[in-house]
Amino acid sequence: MTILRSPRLADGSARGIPDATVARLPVYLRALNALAESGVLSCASNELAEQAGVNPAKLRKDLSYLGSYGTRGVGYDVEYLRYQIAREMGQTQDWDVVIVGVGNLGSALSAYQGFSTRGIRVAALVDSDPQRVGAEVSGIVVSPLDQLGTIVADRKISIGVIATPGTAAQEVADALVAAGITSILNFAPAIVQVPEGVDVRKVDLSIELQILAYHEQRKTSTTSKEVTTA
Amino acid sequence: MTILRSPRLADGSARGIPDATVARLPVYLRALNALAESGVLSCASNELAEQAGVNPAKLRKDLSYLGSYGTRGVGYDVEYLRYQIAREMGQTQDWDVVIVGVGNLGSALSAYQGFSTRGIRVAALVDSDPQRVGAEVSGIVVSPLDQLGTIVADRKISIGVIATPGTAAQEVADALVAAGITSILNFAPAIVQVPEGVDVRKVDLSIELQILAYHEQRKTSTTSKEVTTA
DNA sequence: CCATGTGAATACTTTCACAGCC
DNA sequence: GGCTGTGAAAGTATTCACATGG
Repeated sequence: MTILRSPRLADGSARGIPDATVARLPVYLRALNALAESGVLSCASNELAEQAGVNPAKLRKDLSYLGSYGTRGVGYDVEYLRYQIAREMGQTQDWDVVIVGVGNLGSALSAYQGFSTRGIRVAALVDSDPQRVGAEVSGIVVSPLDQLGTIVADRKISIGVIATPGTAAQEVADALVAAGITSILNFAPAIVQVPEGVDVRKVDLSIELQILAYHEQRKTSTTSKEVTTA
Repeated sequence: MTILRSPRLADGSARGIPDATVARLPVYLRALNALAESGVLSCASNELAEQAGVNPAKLRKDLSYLGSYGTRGVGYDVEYLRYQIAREMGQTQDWDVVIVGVGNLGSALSAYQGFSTRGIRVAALVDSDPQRVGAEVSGIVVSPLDQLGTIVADRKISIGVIATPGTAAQEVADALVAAGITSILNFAPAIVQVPEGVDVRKVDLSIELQILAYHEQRKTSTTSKEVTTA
């Protein structure tokens, strides 16, 4: 019987890290970078967990999926752990992304300062609007949508960002997939269908606020219903 | 013993919806709105689930936390279900938000078209930079940070958005809390500490891309390691 | 009949608590 | 002594599969 599951392989190597852990590793990385900049050489799980906003046990469990990079009774070497996580996350190389849609959000993303230090490089901007094509945004010339295939192939881009209105999202996703993109970050307020093997993550600005509004409503109205058991 | 837990109360009423469900209700709402606009009056869980990008069982389980709003053998009345979810999410009223930080991202957010139809209204813009104060962005005059308390109180704002650089995030969070804000959406690449009772959600653009890069790396390198059991 | 609503089963995540090692 | 690494326990979330009722 042949399986290709994830958590921990027969040879003992730490393959297949749980999704929840993968989502937190970049947070740890950021915290470690901050510590390194402050000149801190070593830290305990408590301190790092505090910086990252998680509880220490969770941090240690997360790190344990990568290997044993700490020292018992001491803690973690900041620089060493930083490197190990960066390597696991594929951050030893830079990742080029193409942003489709150069409206307010697309422009803001292309100007975003936070990417470069996280191994992300905005390599190309694309828009379907002829009015925007040829314009320079954050030092990058906007290309027409029909050149997506060429751009992706030439620059070996594997990650695409959808920053269009919701109505265009599926069409853009199809174009990205056709161009050979296998990972998509979707900011458009729409669910896109993609073939097997293509990853999609969704960031929905309205939804985040709606979730907060829900909790806000519960705070103010019911002011936490109390129940007395037995 | 007094508890104030969430999932299902002693009286049987459906209070305390699981977090994962709350996060999906806005997606269902959007799908229902789209169906309603297309003139669809009724739909089965299969169709709605497809629109929302989830599996039908999950959809039905999610809806079951709100009550029994479907009809066996038939499906759901689009308009009725839409209203029930909207009510549960607190979307019968509009929620005013204040955005702190009117850089690229803050400007993009204030111009975002998707909010108004989701019960979200950008009611105020605030920035600490005197250069930006007084400027008009998306029809709203930018106020100085020290007026936050007045603005929040006057307009009864309960949700704040942090769209500043990471270095300012904690300071802004403190100011929001001091002003009486109890729900924060944090776009800054930093973890902010807030007192008990204040909700924080975090959207981190770099992290989303880093997660995609991780999966991308795994696709191209190992191309799914196989293990043969027994 | 047919699709909902839901217990029960499974899978995943978090937390606890302590053995193991420096 | 102190902090990591980790089994085991507890808590959530997802999926299955079918009884239920329009």
